[in-house]
Amino acid sequence: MGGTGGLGRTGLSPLLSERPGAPRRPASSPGRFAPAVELRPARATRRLAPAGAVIASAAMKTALSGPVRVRFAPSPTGFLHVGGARTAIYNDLLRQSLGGSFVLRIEDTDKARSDEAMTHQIQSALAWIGIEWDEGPFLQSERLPRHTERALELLEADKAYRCFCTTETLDAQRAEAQSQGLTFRYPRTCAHLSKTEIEARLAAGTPFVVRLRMPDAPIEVRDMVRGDVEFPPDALDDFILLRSDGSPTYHLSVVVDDIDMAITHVLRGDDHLSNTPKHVRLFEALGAPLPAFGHLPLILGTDRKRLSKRIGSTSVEEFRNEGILSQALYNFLALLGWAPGEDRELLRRREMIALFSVEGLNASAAVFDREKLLWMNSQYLMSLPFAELLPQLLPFLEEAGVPTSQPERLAAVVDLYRPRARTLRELAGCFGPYFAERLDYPLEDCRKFLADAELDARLTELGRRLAALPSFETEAIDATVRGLAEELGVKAAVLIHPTRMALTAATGGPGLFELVAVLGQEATARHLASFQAFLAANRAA
RNA sequence: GUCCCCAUCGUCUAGAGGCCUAGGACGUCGCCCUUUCAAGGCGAUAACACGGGUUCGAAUCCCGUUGGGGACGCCA
Repeated sequence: MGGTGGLGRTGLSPLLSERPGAPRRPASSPGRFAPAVELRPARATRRLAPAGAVIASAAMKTALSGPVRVRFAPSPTGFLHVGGARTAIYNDLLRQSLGGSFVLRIEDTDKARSDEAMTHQIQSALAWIGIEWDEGPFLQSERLPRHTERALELLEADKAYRCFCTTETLDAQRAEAQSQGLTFRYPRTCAHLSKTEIEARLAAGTPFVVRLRMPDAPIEVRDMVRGDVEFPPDALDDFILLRSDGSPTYHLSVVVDDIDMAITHVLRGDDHLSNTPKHVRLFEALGAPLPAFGHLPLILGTDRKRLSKRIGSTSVEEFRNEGILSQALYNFLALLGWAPGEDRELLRRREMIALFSVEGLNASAAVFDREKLLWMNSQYLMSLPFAELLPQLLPFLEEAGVPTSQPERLAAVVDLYRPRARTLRELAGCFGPYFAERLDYPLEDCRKFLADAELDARLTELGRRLAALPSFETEAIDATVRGLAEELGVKAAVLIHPTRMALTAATGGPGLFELVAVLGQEATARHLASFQAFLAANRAA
């Protein structure tokens, strides 16, 4: 089974059967990327060079001497994860602070796990959080012929070789190695087959993969966040470049794309650190200069395990839905593993760009603290200008059925509740009294008012005086309420609390006078009346 | 198991040999402000994982131990 049989040969045989030295077919479309999906960030400045030409030449000569080129390369296998978002943010910060371009590449070569909808989803999440990419999105799946082409070059140059070993053989060897407590390493069975042996097997139609020849020397990786890391040779085996069906593997695709796209800085997740020596060797074999690598520690859940859905939200999408502001999420994620210095915590993207440096990146994993994110969100909720807040608040208002046609009124209510809400969803939930015809009063919280025999008369008198006010301003309302309390010989609070309940159906909330001013004369009278009706109805019962 | 990475308050972090009696922030607790709830102000709580070195001097450098994480595929 596995690895054997005829189907394996379809993809490769025409190309690979050629003799070394035989003239190669011209490149199908090297270094040429067609943006695959049209969705772009709102500000779609198109700085994209007319594809192939610029990028290809940059790759050959000046990959590392020119401007910074970073990339973010997610697999479209799910929603954008906060870990991925944080990687994207650091790439964003790096390229903005140094000047350069951000390339978005979708690594969708695993068709089984990839979902086209997710490609859109990832883009919309990135755009929402405020990351603009300059080039792409490029679909890696569309560049497969190019990857294959580069692998064939390596084969011809004898930097790679054909391996005819079956998966059964390899599985057995792997099991054997592990039982002995060793890292499995391909034993290079096929590394030195003679020309005649190879031709005999090709003639017999034996399926094969293409493997890269790895050096027997250790490989040192210079990492921007870890420093120098050395990998001993026995940890590095001759890994596969082309599968037996001729398709390129991940490592090949990544490196070829990074070369063709002239990527200068590879900032990616920690889980790729152990892949990096392979990539380093591939860059060398392909004659390309090395980009600067940096491996970011991953984000942990409160259980100190890799962040998982069991603990709570993990995708950008979920936080957006909960009412987290994009500015707050960006800020929070950026600070998870990086400190701008001077004990600064609340800072906007512009400020972070000015302060960013890779040296400040932390090497240790960070636990995602939901409480702190909520705190940070509330800070943004309090300080963001209304105009900046509104676009993100709107969907929540609509969901809550709040009419949005009077922006000044919305702004007034927002100001009332800014310091009292932690999320946009909570904030939107505070709009009811200001737009609803009538309110639902919580019976439990109203018991104390039901017991107050004098309340009804007092509210009636208060309502009369408020309705008579020529100017419905905070000070006038203040004077009215306090004045009445004094006349009645009671503390202002005796009037204030039931009135707040009457007008907002809540025991807590903004200062009564401010609240009444925003509510307006008409709604104040209406709510007061319906509260009195509510009291009467429940007293009777 | 093998290889690699990591290690300061519960959490995010500052700290590049003397400035550390270890700083800031979230959280928690208290007080103040106050018509309530928040917000805000003030204060408290709480950490250099352990053991060896190096040094006049170590949170900072080296080694080991322990703990945590990652990688070990014809997945990406």
